[in-house]
Amino acid sequence: MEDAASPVSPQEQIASPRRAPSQQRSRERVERMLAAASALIAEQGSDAMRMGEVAERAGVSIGSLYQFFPDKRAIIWALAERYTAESQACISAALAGVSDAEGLGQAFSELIDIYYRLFLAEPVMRDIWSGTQADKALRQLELADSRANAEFLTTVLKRLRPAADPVALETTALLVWQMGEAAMRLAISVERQEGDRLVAAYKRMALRELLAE
Amino acid sequence: MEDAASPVSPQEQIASPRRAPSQQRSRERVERMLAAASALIAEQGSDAMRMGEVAERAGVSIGSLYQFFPDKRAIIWALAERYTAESQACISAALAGVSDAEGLGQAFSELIDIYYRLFLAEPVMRDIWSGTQADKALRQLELADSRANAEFLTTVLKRLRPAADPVALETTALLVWQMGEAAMRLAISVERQEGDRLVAAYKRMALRELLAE
DNA sequence: TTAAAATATGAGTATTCCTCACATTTGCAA
DNA sequence: TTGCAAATGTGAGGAATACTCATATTTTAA
Repeated sequence: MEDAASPVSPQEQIASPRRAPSQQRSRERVERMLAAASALIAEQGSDAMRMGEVAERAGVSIGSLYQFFPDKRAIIWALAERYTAESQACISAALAGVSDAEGLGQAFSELIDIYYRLFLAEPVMRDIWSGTQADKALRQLELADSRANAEFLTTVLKRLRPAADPVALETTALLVWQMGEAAMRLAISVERQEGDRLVAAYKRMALRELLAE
Repeated sequence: MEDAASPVSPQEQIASPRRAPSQQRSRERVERMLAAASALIAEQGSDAMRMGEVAERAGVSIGSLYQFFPDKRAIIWALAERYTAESQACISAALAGVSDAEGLGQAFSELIDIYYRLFLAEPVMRDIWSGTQADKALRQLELADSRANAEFLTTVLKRLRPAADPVALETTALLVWQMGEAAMRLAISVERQEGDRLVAAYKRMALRELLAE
């Protein structure tokens, strides 16, 4: 029986630390918790990650874990947030200096290569983004991340094609970015050789779309 | 239907009925279980679907549920399998008669429209494919489905562009299809208007790729 | 020095998936 | 029809695991 007048906000709340660590000691422990979670996800996947195991490996009690993370998703979310912050900085830097079509082609191609290697090499990121869809907060984070990344692209596109419809450029950028992530998810789930072909084909398609018209 | 005929991988965890219903009575009950599961997924999502609730709504005991489905994923898998079978038949029919570029453009465009409407209208399918990534068996089913659908496209492409590299055509078809699903997932998670723009942009991109060269 | 705030603990609670020993129904051969 | 094995039905209970909370310890700051 659900309470119609529950105090919970209408939206799905974003998981945030139940209590921000303010002392040096607790900050270090939170780092250990995140490191332990990351390692366990790399080994077994986030679904198989057990809270008790995270606590044990971090050398803290289960209660301490819940002191700083309201629930299991919050730990995963915290890791995801770090990755998005890192990658956004990387993408922003790669696209910042682009001033012509050739430059965009070059920068975009390198960016995809970097991302692909990251997907192949980083099991934690792979797992988190794979499971993304099942979790509303993560889905929102991913969408926000996609929008942010697409915006870097949009900025470049508007510079290169000032006559084009801005809304159309935004749509294109978001779509191209989202498709890139889909292409890479597909690529890492098949044989390496086929994956490479898929990423190459995606690059060609995306560049044709970004540079054409 | 769930016999060795399906492209079952040599791996573990393909969920198959623990016991195939052989009597009319049990077949009807299994239908009720699937209907109940479908309704609950539509209402709350597959994650929130409780096995006890499925049994209750189907008017059977929890034991009966497990008589025919080895675990929770198996029910979701069974529903997913039905949807893929349906949609594959639909796609196959839509692309079967295509014999020229214009026909492909027409058929593909209509296909995307149908799929988009389906994604918008069918919460069960949406939920299942959203959560797909977290479940290996489902992920494999989705990949197999994508490959099957892409094969219909490949067949057409090979007919239209006999001089092209067959492997490249296969790659293109798989990529285009996978991107389409990504585009639609994105489209249904944003405002309707933006979603429509995204689907339209995808169509344009995909057709450019399919017909060009 | 000391009291309040922050942090740490882990046994216990709640929830949910799933099992299993036993009851009932159905198909079918005698 | 009758008998019986196979198929099907049942739900209390086992097992796993996310999460809580009363209590203990450490740190901060006056």
